Order: sequence, then structure tokens, then C-alpha cells
Amino acid sequence: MRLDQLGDFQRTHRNGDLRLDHAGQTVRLLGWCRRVRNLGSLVFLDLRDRWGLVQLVANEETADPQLLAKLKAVRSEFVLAAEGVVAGRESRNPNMATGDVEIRLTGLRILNTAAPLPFPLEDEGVGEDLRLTYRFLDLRREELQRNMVLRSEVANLTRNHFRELDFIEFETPILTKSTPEGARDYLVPSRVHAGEFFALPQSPQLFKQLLQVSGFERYVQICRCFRDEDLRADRQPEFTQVDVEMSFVRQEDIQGVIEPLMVKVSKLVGKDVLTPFPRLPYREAMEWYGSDKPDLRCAIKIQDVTAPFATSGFNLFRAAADSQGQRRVRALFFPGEAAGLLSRKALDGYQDQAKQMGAGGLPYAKWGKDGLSSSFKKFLDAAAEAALKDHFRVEGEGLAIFAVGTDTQTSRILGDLRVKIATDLAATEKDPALSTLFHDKNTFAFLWVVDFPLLEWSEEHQRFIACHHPFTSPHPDDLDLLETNPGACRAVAYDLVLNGYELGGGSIRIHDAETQSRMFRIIGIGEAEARAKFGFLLDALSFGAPPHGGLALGLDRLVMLLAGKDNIREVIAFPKTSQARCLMTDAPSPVDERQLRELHLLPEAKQTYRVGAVFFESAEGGSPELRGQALQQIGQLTPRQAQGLVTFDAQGQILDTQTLSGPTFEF
RNA sequence: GGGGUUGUAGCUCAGUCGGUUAGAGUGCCAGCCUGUCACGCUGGAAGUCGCGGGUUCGAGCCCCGUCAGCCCCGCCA
Repeated sequence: MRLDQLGDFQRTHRNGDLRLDHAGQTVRLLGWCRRVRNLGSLVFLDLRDRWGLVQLVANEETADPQLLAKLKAVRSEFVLAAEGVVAGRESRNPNMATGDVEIRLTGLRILNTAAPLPFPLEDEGVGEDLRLTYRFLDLRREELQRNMVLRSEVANLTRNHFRELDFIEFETPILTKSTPEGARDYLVPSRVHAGEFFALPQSPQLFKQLLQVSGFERYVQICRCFRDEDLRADRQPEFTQVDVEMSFVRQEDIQGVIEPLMVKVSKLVGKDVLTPFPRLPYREAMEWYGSDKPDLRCAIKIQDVTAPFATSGFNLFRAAADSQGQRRVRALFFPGEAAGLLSRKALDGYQDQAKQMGAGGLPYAKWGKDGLSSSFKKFLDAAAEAALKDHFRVEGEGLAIFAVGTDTQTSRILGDLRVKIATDLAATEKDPALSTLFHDKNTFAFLWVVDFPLLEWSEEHQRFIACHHPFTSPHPDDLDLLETNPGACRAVAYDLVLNGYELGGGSIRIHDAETQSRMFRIIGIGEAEARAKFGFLLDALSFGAPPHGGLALGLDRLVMLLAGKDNIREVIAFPKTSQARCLMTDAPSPVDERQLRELHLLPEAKQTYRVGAVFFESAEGGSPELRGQALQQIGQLTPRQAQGLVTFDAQGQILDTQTLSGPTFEF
């Protein structure tokens, strides 16, 4: 098809803006054809641009035959420039923002054609692999367009927010140094320095701290970070974080800067959020919610019910009571009608889930109209039954689900179950009143989890490792515990949590060299190693580093939650699959051997020489020494073998000979 | 590294107990159609049943392996 030129065509309006007020005006529009409806001598076409959709129309009476024929030749996703007069419609479409008007075509340029799309842009259920392969088409879909706009707005709002607070935006290196601890690094081989590597940053952590030492006091960066770990629905190997660092601050100061930002971005999607956000110590988060990122939309808390079973006939529970705190009985209690919504089948499902997490079973007690039914009722005497009912303050109906084990085991089982059940209950939507008790889709429940442990014992490494990172300041009240009981030492570290997702985390940092050295020592980094890896940091801390701290927010996750999605790929323009591939570009992919050699990633073994007329040409610029060896070797070859490529290893041994066509060369 | 799940026409899917010619809707192509807006009507083309191997007289269906997408555990300071 012969294409038209854009030429001097100028857009006069955005398609989505046209209303009856524009009637009679001649307008010039641009965009893509969403669909043609050809009724014979009357043709409709929906023209889409970034801002909306408007209907074009032409018929035999109003348009000349050439124009009509051209319009009929248009297919879906053709790129068009249209000129026409705005007019009210004979039959209006209330489902469309521009449904009261249509454009009576007076001119049409076909700027480009389009092959039939591999998938329809309107359908929801298209396979994600296909969408990712043709991501540039997927991004034409209204929802992804909306998500990208939202993402852009969040980024802008964030920049403005920090700018108003006198923050300075920095760019820190992408090619940087590999750091121990933490996630696996993406490595970049150095061509100039054989055998040495850059690492892509897992975060600009040390740079932003050094900028505090430099005296900038308020740092912000919206930066890409890289972690070579396995993916999840909310995790990509490269992701964007809002990185913040401030001098002369306490934890509350950082939180005080972030909270108003969260209020603003929530407002973008019509959500009102109250500040200050609740602060929940890590220990309480684990005790009540079994998670360090609790979803506070659900009001149900985990309860300790070890005591009511202390004298019970149910051995499993009584043994826990006798274990002096080693093992506990903990429970989730769902009061009232919520209990009735949980079917026996659902309970079986939860039990399977709990067993996968290492629970022996999932004992339950259900109070209904017929009194108590329970998986362990036969072990309970009247007194125990009464104690149980009294403990949960059961009035009418109720359901208790139990787990027995250590703190960690029961937290994991009941913490996961709490979220699962709340989600399921919310999905039933049988009673709007329940939404105050369980997951309310329309609520944003922010909170800070604070007082994280500084260190945790690693079975794998047989030493303590930093929970957050090794630059995190110990809690001033716990400094004495550092050497005596490291596991009990708290950190001045805090996570921002929204609806069960960790949105970000931060800490007050160590700002004196001595404490930093102490910290390295405790996590098993010796003085020499600390010097080699973090010498610049220790130096910096010794030249007047101010007290400082900060945090990093996951921008992708934030936008995901604002967009109401449960998958991070929906808010990233070009994401990777769960196997860390890009289906569109097919990265990662193999590279030429030549590239690998340049980067010193292949042994320098092979040297290939072409046997020419009277001289040897080295493809790799081999040393004179090697060339001499090669000559010697070739001298031992028969003339037939000598016509071609001869490959040697580093010791000058012949690895391969390859005969080439061409004039015969004789030694 | 481990577990679960999916893979059939361009797309979304159905396919019975293993049975001889693998279907539907949609999209695409062609024709007709003056008020459509998921236009309608008529006709047509369109398949490496992910790939490889095996069992069987016979495999889309059963078995083994493998690849890819998705979800989870481990991992992610």
C-alpha cells in the first residue's frame, strides 16, 4: 500500500478531548485505528491516541469516492492522520467519553499500515509469554498505558517532594564494586583489566553514605538496582528504588519525610491515608502477625493459648505447656459469622498448606449452633472446654485454628494462614461488615516495623550476619550486647510496610570508624578484609562523618500497589520473565568468542594462523615467540595441511588444521 | 536447587474410555450491507496437538525425558 507523508499535518486536538462544544470545528487528529466498522456505503472508524478514542465517519453523500475507498482500506492499528468536522451523533454512545460526537471526514492520510496483531489488545486473558514477546504491542493496551502514566506521576511527585525539602538528586555509578554479604551480584568483566570485574549495584548504599561525609546532608536518587537472585511476582532482577539519605537525623526524621510522600502518592489513586503511621516493634509483629511485614487490613491477631491447655488431656498441647517456652500453642480466632464462611473443605485446604510448611496438622475448634466441634474434642474435659471458650470470649459462633511448635514455626504457619484466610474471606464478600475485620481492598494500611534485630545466626556460614546490612547502627541501648549476646542486639532499622508488602527499609547508619570496625569483626570480616573491601568507607568515617541514616523504597512495588495489581511486571515497561529472561530481545544470549576473548573470559589458548603466500598472519596478534613455534610446527606438516588455518594452543601445540580453498602454497 | 501448574488454528479454549476426517468462538481473507460502536449476514483459508523418545494394531489423550510461561519454597544484607 502506498503510504502518505505526515508532511505539514499538525494535530489540533487530542482525540479524547472532543465534545459537543467543538461541533462545527474542523479538527486534525492523529492516532491508531482501533477498529473499522464498514457498513457498505457508511463507514465508522475509532481513532485512538494516548489521550482517548473518537469516532470518525464517512458516507457516500458526505465524502468523495476516493476518500471513502481509502477509509475502507484501513485495517486495525493502521497509523492515520485525519481531518474532519466535529458533529453531534445521530445515535450517541454513553459508554464513550467522546460518545456524543463524531468526526465527519474531509481528509485522511494513511501514515503506516499494520499487520494483524498477534493478539487482541482488548482481551484480558492473553498468555503473558506472548504479551512479553510483543511487549511494544502489549504496552498499547489501555491498562498498561495507565500504569505507565501512574508510574511517571509517582516518580515526578517523588522528585518534587524531595526537591521541596531541599534534597539534592545524585547519580551514582552503575559500574561499581562487588560487595560481600547480601544478594548475588551481576558482574561485568573488565576488558582493560584482565580477570577483574565490576559489579552492578545492589543499591547505592555506600555512595549515599559517602555523600553524607561530603556534607550534602540530603541525598535522593531514583535509581536502578540489580540483584542476581530468583524472581517472584513482586521481584525483578533489576528494579527501581527511591533512595534517600540524610545527615543529623533520627529514625523519626526519616519517617517524617517519607510519610507525607506516601500520603501524596496514595492521593493519586484516591486513597486517604492517616499519619503518623503505626510503629510496630519487630518482636510484636512476629508475635501478633507472624510476619515482619504484616497486613494490617486484617484485624485478627495470633494469640498465645499455651496456658489454657496446661492441664488439658490433649497431650500435644499439654506437652508444649510443659516445655517451658520452648514450644507454644498459638491460635487464630475468627469470631462470629466469619467462622461460618469457612467450610470444612476450606479448612482441609489450609491444613494441606500448613503441612507443606512443616506443621504436623492443623487442629481446630469450631463453636456453632450445636456447641463445640473440634478435631481434638475427645481430649477435652468440661473444664478445658470452658477455659478455651473463656479465653477466646466466644459468643455464639467462632473458629479457632491452632499451631504447636517453636516461635518460628508457629509464626510462619499462622502468619501465612492469617493472610490466606483473610484474603479468602474478603473474596466471599458475603457481608460488607466483614471488611473491617478482614482484607479491605480499598484500604491502604501503612505501618513501620521497627527495632529489627541487628544480627542473626547463619547456619550456612556458621557466624552472625547482618539482618539489614553491616552498616546499620546498633540500638544505643543494646551496645553492650554486641559482643556478649549479639543475637539479642537490636538495630536502629525500620521497614515501611503496606498491605503485607515490604515497600522499603532503612536504618540509621554507623558513623564512627570504631563501631564500624567492631561490626565487621562480629560478622567475621577480619581487619585485612575490611581494609581491602571497605577501606574507603573506614577512611571516610574517620574524617568527620556526621550521624546519618536513610531508607530505600521499592518504586515498582509501590506503583504496583497503587495500581491495585499483584504483579510487578504490570508496572514495568520491559520486565523479565520469572526465569530472568527478556522474551522480546531474547536476552541474555550468547556472544561471539571474540568478545569473550577480549574480556578474558576464554582461556588465551587458541591462536589461529592463516597460511598465506609467504608469510603467516596472526588473527589474534600472537607473540613473535608463538609465531616462531607455529612456523616450526607448520614446517612439519605436509603441504596439503599447510594450506589453511592452523590453530595452536598457548604452548604452540597444534589443536586443529582446517583446509581452505585457494592457490596452493608449497613450502 | 526443589515443589506445583499450564502448553491443541494468529488469539482464547473444548477435545469423552487410547479409535480411524482434531472442533468452537474470535481474529484474518473475500462478497453483501446507510447509523455502527464487540456492527450484522454469507462464504473461505488457517494445525509441527511445545519438542524428543517410548508403549500400542492405533497416541492430542498413557509413560519417560526436555523446553518455555506462571505461582510458591529455598534465596532476596
